[in-house]
Amino acid sequence: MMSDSRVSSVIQEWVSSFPGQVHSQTLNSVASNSAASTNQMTQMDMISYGQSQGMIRGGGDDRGAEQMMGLSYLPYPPSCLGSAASPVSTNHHQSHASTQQDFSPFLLPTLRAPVTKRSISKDSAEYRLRRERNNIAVRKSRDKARRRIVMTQQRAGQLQEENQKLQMRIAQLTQELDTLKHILSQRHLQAAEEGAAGQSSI
Amino acid sequence: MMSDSRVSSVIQEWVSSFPGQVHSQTLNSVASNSAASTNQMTQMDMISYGQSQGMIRGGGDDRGAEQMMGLSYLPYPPSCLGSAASPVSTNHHQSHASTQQDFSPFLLPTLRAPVTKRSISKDSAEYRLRRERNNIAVRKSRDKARRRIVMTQQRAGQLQEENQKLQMRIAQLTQELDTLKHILSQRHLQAAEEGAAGQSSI
DNA sequence: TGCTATTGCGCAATTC
DNA sequence: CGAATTGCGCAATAGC
Repeated sequence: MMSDSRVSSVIQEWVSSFPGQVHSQTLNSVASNSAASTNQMTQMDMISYGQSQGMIRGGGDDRGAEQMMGLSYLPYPPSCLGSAASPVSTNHHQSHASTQQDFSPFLLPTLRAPVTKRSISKDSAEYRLRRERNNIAVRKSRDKARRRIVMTQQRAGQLQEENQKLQMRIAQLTQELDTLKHILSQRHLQAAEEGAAGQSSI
Repeated sequence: MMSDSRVSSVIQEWVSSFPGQVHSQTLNSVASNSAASTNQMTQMDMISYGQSQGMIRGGGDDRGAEQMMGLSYLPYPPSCLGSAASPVSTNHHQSHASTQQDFSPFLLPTLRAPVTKRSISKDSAEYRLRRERNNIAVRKSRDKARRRIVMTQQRAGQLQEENQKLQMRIAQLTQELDTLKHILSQRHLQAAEEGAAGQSSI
């Protein structure tokens, strides 16, 4: 009884901490990657690639390319699986590639067209404002995720604990039941004997 | 019985997927942040700040400073809490920072001393090799973490399911027990009556 | 339409 | 030394 209320409060929190959940994780990686292959190029064209300092950061820009390939999130894309096949998803890091670069035909359409589409200029105060806001949101979101994980673990732990108690209770009840059944069967025998005795005495 | 074996197999996996676990998450953020404040400076000195293309990426380098402050992982460090205090964690991106920046006294000691401690040259093939390896490790690790989370959720779900079954079993046993008790009490009464009848008839 | 929330990713620091 | 973890910022995008 006590433990019930204790557990339920935590579970309450736990339950409330899963809003949409399912759709993003799994579906995203697939859906958005197939969808991205159509849109991304335009996105790519209109962002960066012709920035003030040109090719700032090795991380961001090329990752766009990776992601576009739709294979980037495989656990061990390139060097881990030996050196066989899969020319895909290995073409990140133009920074390093500045020396030897493979302009895969997939990337070409995005690499040209340095259209002055007014990229959001990474020096722009507005850009920094957005970034900072997003960084805050990211921290918040991750914090939330961490708390969620902890709560799930707690929930699991408590459920396990509760489970053991329930199992013990079941064992107890079963035992009790056996005892009563035994007693009852004794009564039955007793009654039968008495009945028999009574009949024979008549 | 069936469900037991089914559950336990999953739980097996689940259990085995938590190696050290606790120490890293919570303790790290504290321990390493306090520890970092001593070491980080040297680290900072020996990395970047004067790279070939000067300040490539806004992300990596300055973040060192943030982290050093030991406050970066607070959910809402700067702008979120109004505009009061906490000059921390907003001072990344020297590029933009060139305009308005508060060089908090905490940061000064790290900002100076641009000693030429032989940074590992981001163009170095060895650097790229290291990075690529680490990136692979990171993907692997995160994949693992994701799987771990899923398993914890499954474990919790199955435990809950099992819990309900156990509770129902308990209800059933209790019911059964009550029935037997009732029967027994009836027998008792019956026996008592019979006994009384017997005595009175003598 | 614009902003926040999520998510995958790479980087660097640290741990193991 | 090298792999594993972890916090963080970036960019894409889902969601409202």
